Amino acid sequence: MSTPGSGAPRRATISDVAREAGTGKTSISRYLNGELSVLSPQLRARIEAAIERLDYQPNQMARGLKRGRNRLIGMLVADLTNPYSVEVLQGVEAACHALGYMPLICHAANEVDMERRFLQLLTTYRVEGVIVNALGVSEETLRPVGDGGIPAVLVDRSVDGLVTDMVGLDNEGATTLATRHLVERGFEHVWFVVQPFEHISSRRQREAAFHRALEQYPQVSGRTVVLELGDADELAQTLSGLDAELDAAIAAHEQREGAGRAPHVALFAANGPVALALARHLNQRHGPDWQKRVALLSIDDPEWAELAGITTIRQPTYDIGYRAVEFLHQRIDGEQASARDCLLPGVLIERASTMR
Amino acid sequence: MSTPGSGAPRRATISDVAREAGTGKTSISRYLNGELSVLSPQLRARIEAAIERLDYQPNQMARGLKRGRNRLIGMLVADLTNPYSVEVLQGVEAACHALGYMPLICHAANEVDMERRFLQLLTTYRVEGVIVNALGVSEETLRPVGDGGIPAVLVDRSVDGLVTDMVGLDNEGATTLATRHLVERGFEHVWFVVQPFEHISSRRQREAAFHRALEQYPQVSGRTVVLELGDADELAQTLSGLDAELDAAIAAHEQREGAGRAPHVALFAANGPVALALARHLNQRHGPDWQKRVALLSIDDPEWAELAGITTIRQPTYDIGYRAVEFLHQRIDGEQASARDCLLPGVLIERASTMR
DNA sequence: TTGTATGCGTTATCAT
DNA sequence: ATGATAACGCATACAA
Repeated sequence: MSTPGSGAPRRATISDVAREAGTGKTSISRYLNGELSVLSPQLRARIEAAIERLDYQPNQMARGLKRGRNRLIGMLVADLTNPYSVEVLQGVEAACHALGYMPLICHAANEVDMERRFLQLLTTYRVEGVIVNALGVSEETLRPVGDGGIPAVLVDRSVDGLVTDMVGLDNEGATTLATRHLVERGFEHVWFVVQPFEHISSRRQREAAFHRALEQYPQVSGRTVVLELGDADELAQTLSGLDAELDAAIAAHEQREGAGRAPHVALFAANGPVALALARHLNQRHGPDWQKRVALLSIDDPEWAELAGITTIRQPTYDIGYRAVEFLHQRIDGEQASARDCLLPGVLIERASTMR
Repeated sequence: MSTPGSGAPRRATISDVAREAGTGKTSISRYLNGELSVLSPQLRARIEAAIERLDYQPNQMARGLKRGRNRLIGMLVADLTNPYSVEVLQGVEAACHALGYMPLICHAANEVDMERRFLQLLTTYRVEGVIVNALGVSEETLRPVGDGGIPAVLVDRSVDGLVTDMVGLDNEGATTLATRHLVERGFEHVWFVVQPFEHISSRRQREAAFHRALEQYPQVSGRTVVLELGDADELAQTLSGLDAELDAAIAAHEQREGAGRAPHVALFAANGPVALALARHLNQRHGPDWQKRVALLSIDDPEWAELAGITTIRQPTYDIGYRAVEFLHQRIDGEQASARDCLLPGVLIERASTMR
């Protein structure tokens, strides 16, 4: 019976290879770094053989220490539970692959201490840059990063007081697109549902854009509902209240107009997690036919959205991640331009929820 | 206007701190490693001040190089798109935090080359161990790992020819539990739907356990349906075929028994992604009332399951991740026991789908 | 074309 | 109690 243990019998080093090949470490190093033109064919062959025999693999840590850069970049994700984050990650990974970086993925799991801890950790590992999907509670946490610290690119949201590149959704455009869609489909009431703003810029922007967009349509009434997803009790309570108001609105409407065939109020979820919370609640309360009472539209297009048939604004998540790495790469390369914002457009996916 | 650049003005090193504090590097090192008892109070104070002034943070790479261990472990995830993986990850992260490791998360995105590449990368970064949720195409890919290589723990599935610890769901128990549930609820036909087995042990085990469990209930007929999720065309085709057979089964049943109030055939999805594919298809084909035609049960309990009202077997994902790190930690510490399997039980969550 | 020597930032060994 | 000094594994300036 075999016993897997820490049986790692010390990996071969460059010196070992040099000895095995009967040469100096320099030649090995040259071989590793592709300076082939400067090596005689026979030496090169001996080196190759030695590497093969010893199963040698250069130690990246040592390399990084020596050359002063380790090709590591940190990717700090606020919440991997959110499909949005995973999609962005895919773009990040692809770009890292293309540009020769290795991404260190850190997951803050919505905990501020985790965010701080990982940021700290990443700097002690001397990553060359970080991509941060920040909790954004305060710029204090992010001090080691950005201006004067290690290069950073923010994703999805900016942080007050932090001067860095940032790439994310064009919130203004996306929100306007969605709002106009709802108005055109004839909804008379639109309720914008969003998590507590805290310092998360994208939430603020979307909410502001929503009301700005509605100003053009005085016949439609809009309001904001804040939903705290973290606290189950508070969530349930808020949702109950919301439901009651919905009842009232529907009753009033039917009294005036008679029972309509389609809902006249729409819920506009600021992001996927909010939409899921709403859908779960409505489904539980009113059964699978809840969409006959109220329509649901969401920014973010998680996989279940198609199943549920809700209309969404899909974000260019992959591109967001990819661009973020490109920006970071430029900074690492010494680019000195002032902080840039890269806003990418969302696309509307219309589903049964808002079809009349 | 501020310009975030690679303005990182070279971080302070231990020598800088020594000079600033007017002492030798050794004392700084001692301070950093908590050998406080051996430092005079005044020297200690000077060191603290110097560190503060220079904002010094020890370079983990250099430390790792010197001591021969860097507290890094790799976590190779097959598919982050699968909520199962993210949940396992949470457990891994928690355990790493508790045990003082930093997890390097790598995402193979279901690509075998990625898996190989990341494994290679992890070894060159000299991680002390790896947790692998393998694609498992062949043990060849995983050669650098496990027996003789760096310590490894497999998650969810084992790989033929690879001798390592492994932790995952008790597939036998979970599948039996689910099967018995369906039988007790009176279903007469149960179709087990699973992705192509390839080398993924958990899929095989679940399928085998399903048929084994059904042997005890001769009145119920069971069969296996293989669903290739990767190829959209093939998927659509298979699903159409499945749907036609479903029609036939329902028609035959109604002819014998008259139109029933509840479905008499149940689909048993081997995991969450399969369940989602099935639900999407059925929903698209038959509308939100599809559950009146056929019941759906799934191993894995993704968030949308409650929304859709399908019965599931929830895996102890967090524990799986946590235990994996504990195992790895023991191996890293030199534990030599022979390869262990840790099988954790799943729990049945009954929802509308299978209630009569 | 090839090898020697030095140093990256840290810890460990040995003095003092 | 404190401090020189030699490694760790590698890359590079320089010498041969």
